[in-house]
Amino acid sequence: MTTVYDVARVAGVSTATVSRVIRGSSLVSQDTRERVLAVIDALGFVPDANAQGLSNRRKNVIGLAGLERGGNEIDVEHSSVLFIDQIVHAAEGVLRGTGFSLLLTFGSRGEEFEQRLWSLSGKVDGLLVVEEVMAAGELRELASRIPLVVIAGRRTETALDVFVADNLTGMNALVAHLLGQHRYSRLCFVAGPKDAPDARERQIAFEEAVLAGPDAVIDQVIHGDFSEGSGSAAARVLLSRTSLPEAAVCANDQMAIGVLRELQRAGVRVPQEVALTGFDDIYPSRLVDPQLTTVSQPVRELGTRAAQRLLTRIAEREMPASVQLLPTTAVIRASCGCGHSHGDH
Amino acid sequence: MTTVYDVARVAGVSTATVSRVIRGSSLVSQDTRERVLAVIDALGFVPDANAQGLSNRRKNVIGLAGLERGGNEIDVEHSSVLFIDQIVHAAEGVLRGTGFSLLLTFGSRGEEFEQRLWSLSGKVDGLLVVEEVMAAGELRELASRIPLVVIAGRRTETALDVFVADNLTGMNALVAHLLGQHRYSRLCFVAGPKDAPDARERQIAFEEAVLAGPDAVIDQVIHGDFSEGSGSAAARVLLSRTSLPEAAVCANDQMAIGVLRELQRAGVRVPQEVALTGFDDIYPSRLVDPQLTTVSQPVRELGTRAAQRLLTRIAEREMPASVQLLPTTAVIRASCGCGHSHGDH
DNA sequence: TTGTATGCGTTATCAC
DNA sequence: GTGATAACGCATACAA
Repeated sequence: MTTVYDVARVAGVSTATVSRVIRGSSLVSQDTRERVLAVIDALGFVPDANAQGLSNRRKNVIGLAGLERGGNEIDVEHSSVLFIDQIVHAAEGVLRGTGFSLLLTFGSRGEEFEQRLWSLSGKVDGLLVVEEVMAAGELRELASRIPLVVIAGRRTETALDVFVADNLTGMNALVAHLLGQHRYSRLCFVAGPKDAPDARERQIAFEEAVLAGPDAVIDQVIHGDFSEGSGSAAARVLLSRTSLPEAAVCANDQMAIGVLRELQRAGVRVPQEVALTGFDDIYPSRLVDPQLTTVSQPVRELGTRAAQRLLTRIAEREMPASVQLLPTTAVIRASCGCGHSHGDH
Repeated sequence: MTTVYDVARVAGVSTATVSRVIRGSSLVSQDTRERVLAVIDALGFVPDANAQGLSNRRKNVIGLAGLERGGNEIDVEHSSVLFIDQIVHAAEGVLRGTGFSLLLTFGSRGEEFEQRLWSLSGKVDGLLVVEEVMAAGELRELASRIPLVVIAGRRTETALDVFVADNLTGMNALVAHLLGQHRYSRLCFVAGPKDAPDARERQIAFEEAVLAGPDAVIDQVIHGDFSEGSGSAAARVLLSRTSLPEAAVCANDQMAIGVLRELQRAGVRVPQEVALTGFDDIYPSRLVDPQLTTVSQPVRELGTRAAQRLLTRIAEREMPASVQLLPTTAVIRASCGCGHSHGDH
């Protein structure tokens, strides 16, 4: 591997000059610059980032750690991939042009993953953490060592920078629509995993919104794990009852799609017999028939804002931490009973 | 930031011993090990990866570079995201546990991106390149500097390791099905961007398969850019003709979905009036109504195999390069005219 | 404008 | 078993 020493020797200058040329310093005469540049090109020299980083005390890398739910490939493809992938693209977009690169790690909660994140902190200047990858205490400890910003974490966090979608606004609007517009009064809720903060918040928001309504009642709460399969399972629970609820509100789109498919398999028409809603507004929610009424989360915005925040925190470590709530919005389509999709021949 | 020196001083040993403990060397007595470990824990010491890498001449990072098509957010979300994201997850899965991390960069072909990749080569031990991010010649030059494996690149490449899906097998099976099973004879093709090798191969495979059929003819070829929007545009071209083709074969699922939605918007029934097929078997292809008949590409397999290959090439630089074709397979669902989807009440 | 010398935090090669 | 000490490749303070 060729180094600055090689370049310096061949170009007949010192390593300091080579370094200056690399960094684009203006304290180099025009023709030595050109000479050095020519040698760099001829030798195919690329500066070693480790050595640069060691000298600069800066790695120009930020890490992104996220959850990878489910063990097998199918699950991975269908569950939380979309959310984290959008975050990845958003973060990469912010970093691009700043000279920083994005280092990825996925895993599932546990000792091993925690270890991995901890040692990852030696490879990066800052960490973007997506969802609750570890206990709040551990996370704060990690954050005391390295700049860290959390995406979709606990909104109750006080010591860390957190960017969260505000489940409340969208869920309120959605329930208001179901109760006000459609006059549904017996609603059921398909909840997410109990250890996911979003799942909890959506459930609470749902329950409060329904209770605040005139005379609506919560028919049943079924717990899933955010996967399409668990949505299907929830639907089977519904189908085994003597009567269906008027509407099934799901804590995310994947489960809603699972519910939809299972109901349709059983010959139950949506939304005629059961209205259905999701949460997240993932791409497929527009493709199912009927199109899914859901709540849109500002996912890319979360990623973008979090990445920007991390960069400024790296530059200015002592900034006070804060929690940023970005509003979600109801997206009314057909599955709640509004209009008709093209599929209703 | 605490260093080995700090740990050594506090623990009353030399930095060499600290290093041995970190690396888990067996040449350390039990109780010094424990003492050092305790200090490491107390001080929250994490070894600096740059310094390690500099000393080891190894970065334990591999880079992944891919194309980010389209400028705006919508496009990014809907076009090629799925493919590259699956590759990312697959590669990360292979790397996990090997001690390597994944460094991501996206961009679109051009001088700037090429520059970025070149300097990226100073940060990693090897490079995973997804699709044709730059001219073949440039890529080979880069590969001469650093271990490099291409995913979904030119199958005609001879100097580089390439992993490609074999578009031929799946397209042949698909066309054979359309001609043999359904007896369609007037087919149209919605092609992808001309600069994408996959797009070219699929088109050629299609044309050859049709010409090889008994008396089928290619009605029209319309060029899109792999986006859903370009599929809609293609459908409008079709709708403006005096008569529709019997079947529209699309070079990918996104475009097929665009075609489908536009046809249905115009009141044309699929597959009754026009049969439709896609390519890739992305998740949404199962959600549209009718479900899309398509060709499945072994995406994760590509990512996994490529990552493994890169690791072995890093260990053994002089291995001869080779092109690996992984077969694609036809996935027969409803949009070609087979059976009926649940939506056909 | 250019060169010299030193530090950056680890690992590894020696001695002890 | 353990400890000095020399790399590793680059950047920069200081000299010239």
